[in-house]
Amino acid sequence: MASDSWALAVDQQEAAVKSISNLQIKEERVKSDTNGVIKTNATAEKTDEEEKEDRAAQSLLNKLIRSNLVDNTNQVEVLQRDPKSPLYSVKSFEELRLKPQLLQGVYAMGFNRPSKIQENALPMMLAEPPQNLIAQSQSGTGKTAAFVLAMLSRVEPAERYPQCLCLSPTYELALQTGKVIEQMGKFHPELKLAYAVRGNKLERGQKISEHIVIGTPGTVLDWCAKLKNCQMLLFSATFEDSVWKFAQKVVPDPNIIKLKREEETLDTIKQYYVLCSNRDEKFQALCNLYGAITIAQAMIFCHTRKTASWLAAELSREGHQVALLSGEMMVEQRAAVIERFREGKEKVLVTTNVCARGIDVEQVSVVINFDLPVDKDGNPDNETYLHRIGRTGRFGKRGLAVNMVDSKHSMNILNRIQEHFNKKIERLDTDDLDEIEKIAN
DNA sequence: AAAAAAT
Repeated sequence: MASDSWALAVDQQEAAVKSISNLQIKEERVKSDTNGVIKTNATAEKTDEEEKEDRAAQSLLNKLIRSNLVDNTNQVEVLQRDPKSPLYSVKSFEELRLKPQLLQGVYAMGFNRPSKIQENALPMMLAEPPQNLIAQSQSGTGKTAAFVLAMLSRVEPAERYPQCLCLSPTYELALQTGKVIEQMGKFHPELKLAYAVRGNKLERGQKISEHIVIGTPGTVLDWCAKLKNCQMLLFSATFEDSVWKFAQKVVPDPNIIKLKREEETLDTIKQYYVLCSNRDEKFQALCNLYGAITIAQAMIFCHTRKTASWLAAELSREGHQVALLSGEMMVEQRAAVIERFREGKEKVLVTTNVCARGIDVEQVSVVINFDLPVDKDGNPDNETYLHRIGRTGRFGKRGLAVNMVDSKHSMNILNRIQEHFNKKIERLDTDDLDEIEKIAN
C-alpha cells in the first residue's frame, strides 16, 4: 500500500482502536443452516380484540416516547491544536467549497444543513495542511457523514491507489459505512471502495487500486504494513477515561471536540426499566410489550450469543417473527440478516453487542436491554449502554429504551448506570395490563 | 462476555 498521503478515519474508536492494540483471536465458527432469520406463522386475519390490542399498544408507545425535544445548545468543548487560529464553524455545506460532485452527493443524500458536529468538525477536517481530530458527538448526530465527507474531499479519483482507510469495530458497521461512502460519492463514477473484512484476503504482492479501504481491525492490520503521512480522524459517541488517554497518545497534535458528561445522553430517548425476578419473567414481560415494540422496529440486546439465540427461538415459538444476529454466524448470513432488517422485513432484531455501536436503522424506535450491559468483571458498562440505546432516537427522532431487571444484582447495575449519567430511569410495569391501559390513555 | 485475523 504505497501512498504519499493518507486519511485515516476510525469510527467508534474505543472498540476499534482497542482491538487493534489487543489482537488475540480465538475464532470458533459455528455452522448454522439458517440464514439467521427465524420465521413463523404468517399473519392471519386480525380479530376485533387484536385490533383493539394494537390500538392500545400504539397508544402506549406514543405515551412512553412522548417527551419535549430539547434544543441543540450543545455544551461542547472545542480545543484547537493551535489555540491562536480562529475557530470556524459553518452553517451551510456551500461554505466548505467542496468539489461540485461531492456537494451534489451530499444534497442527494437529503442533507440540507450541517448538524452540530458537522458545523464544528468539517472546517477542522478540511483545513490545509491536514490536521488530526478526536471528536465526540451523541449517537445519531451525523458523525459518519462528517468523516465520510472529509475522506471524499481528500480523494483524488484519477489516482489508482488507496488514499483513505476507514476502520470500524464490526463487520455490519463496515458495510453500513461503505454504503454511505458509495451514496455520497456516487457522482464520482470512478471512485472505488475495497472492503478489508473477514474473508477478503489479499494475495501476496497484490496491489490495491481502490481509493478507499474500509474494514475491521484484524483484516486491516493484515492488509497494511504501515501508515505514514496520515491525517487521523477519530469519532465516537463515548470516550471512556482510559480510551480518552489512549486516543490522545496515538493521535499526534489533534484538534479536539469533546462533550461534557451531562451532554452525552440524548433527552429524546425515554428510558424505563421493568422489574422481574428471573429470566422467564423477563421473557413474559417482553411478550407483554411485544405489540407496542412492533409498531415500528425494535432491537433486543442480550449479553451472550447463547441467550440471543435462545430468546429468538422462544419468541419464535410464541408466534413472533424475529431476526437473530450474532458474531457466531457466518458473514454472508450476517449481511443478509441486517439487510432484511433494514428493509423492514423483520420488525424485531435479537442481537448481542455486535450491533451496539453505529448501526443506523431509522425505523428503530425501541431498544430493549434483555440483559443489562456489563463488562468482564460484572461491572456496569456505561459506554455500551449509551451506544445500545443510541440505536434509537437517531437524528433528532424520539426513542424508547426498556431495561429488563431480573435480580437485586441487576437492579444495582441499573442504579449505577443511572447515577453515572445522572439520568432518571423510570419503572414500567408490563405485568399489569390494567396499568398499561392507564399509561396508554 | 462480544467482537475483531489468519494461522
